[in-house]
Amino acid sequence: MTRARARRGEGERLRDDILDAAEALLLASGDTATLSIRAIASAVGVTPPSIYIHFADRRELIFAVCDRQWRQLEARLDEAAAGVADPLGRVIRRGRAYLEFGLSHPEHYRVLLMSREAEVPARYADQALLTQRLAFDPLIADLRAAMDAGDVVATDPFQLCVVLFGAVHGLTSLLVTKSAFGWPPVEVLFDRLVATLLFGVRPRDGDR
Amino acid sequence: MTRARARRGEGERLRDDILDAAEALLLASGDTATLSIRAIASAVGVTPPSIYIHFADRRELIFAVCDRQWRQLEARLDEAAAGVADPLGRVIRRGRAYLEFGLSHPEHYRVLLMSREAEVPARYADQALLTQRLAFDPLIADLRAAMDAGDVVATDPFQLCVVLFGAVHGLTSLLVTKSAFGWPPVEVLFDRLVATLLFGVRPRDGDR
DNA sequence: TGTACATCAGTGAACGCGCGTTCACTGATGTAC
DNA sequence: TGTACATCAGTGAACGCGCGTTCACTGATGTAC
Repeated sequence: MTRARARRGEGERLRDDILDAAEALLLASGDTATLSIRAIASAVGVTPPSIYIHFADRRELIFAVCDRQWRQLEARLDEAAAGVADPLGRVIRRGRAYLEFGLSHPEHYRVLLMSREAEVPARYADQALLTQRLAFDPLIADLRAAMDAGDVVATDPFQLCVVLFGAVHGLTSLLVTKSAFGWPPVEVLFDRLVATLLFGVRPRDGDR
Repeated sequence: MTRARARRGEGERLRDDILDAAEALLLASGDTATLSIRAIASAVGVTPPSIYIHFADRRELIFAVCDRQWRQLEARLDEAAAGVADPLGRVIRRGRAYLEFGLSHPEHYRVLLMSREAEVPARYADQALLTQRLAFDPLIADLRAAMDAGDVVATDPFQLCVVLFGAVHGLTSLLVTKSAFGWPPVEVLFDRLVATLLFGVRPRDGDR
């Protein structure tokens, strides 16, 4: 595949084409390892050295691909929460959106949340950025609001946020990495997870 | 490093030496990618082709390394549960042991629970084996017992098992993959997770 | 007790591969005069 | 309106690398007679 050379001043177009091709390859193969400079260049219809015009090295390229996905995830989470008045309801909506994103983008999920830190370029490992990407802040704000309203037991909202996020993440990553295992249906699992987190496994007064 | 050639009939010794060396490399580097046939052979003090006397190929070797770890994890979980009479108490003990194993063997954890299925040789992807390794069966038995005793709300024990396991796994894998993030202390997180799973985030009668 | 021989535990050299990256270059395109 | 020239968007060829794996082999060791 060859590609018409960009007009003068339009060199940046190649950058986007590279990202598109890399993303397509990632989704098709389901493996970051297949994202070689050569494979991407060939998919774009360009020679390998041209990649270096736009990206410092391979890692930067891969994470640029992922950055797009992070943004998409953020958007999904916000969409899911939009229009829901109840803070706790928003938290649950976000949880479900998160799970759905993981299941429909397993490879991106893997790169974003399961890749070793050494492979992550410094600027993507930034604490503030990760907080933003994981969407902790709106979660914490909602939890705090729910606590104020008496809908949620008062505790440290950040700690609770991590615990809740972790629970959803755990379910998501189990389903993603061991997808061939005979899990119960996703909706059933999610509903049970929500029920467990809301009410606990210990019987409540009047349960019996 | 060279190694004395094994006596006749003692060829199997090399197999263990290879596994030991591979495990050491894995723990040192923290990266399965560094586990090359050549690196392992050189660590053992032997030439690359000798590896093939004992392992069909690289993948088999890597998973043989991990199989050892699975067994170790199983043993840890059983140890943790041993001597605890209360079924629900055993479940919690297992959860904690699981978290501790993940934190102290992050690379093994990664290979065992976060590696893509395509990389897993068929006989390690076996459903029954995974069930056994994840120690679902004793967990389910304990949950059932706790339900019978009225300590846990009656539901499908397998589904609950997956949800609880997923929650612990999620926390573990977050701490493992994003270890540089400023998480609250592990013990605090684990205790809060247990409290949340036991009692839920919604206030109980008398909470206020 | 001696010796021929099968077997065992490896070795040495080479195969072909795809990779990331660099370097000097080319040819089209827009711009200044 | 014409032309010299700088710039831009790439190219082509090569670098050195480490890898998994195969193949024909070697030399020590135990065993049968």
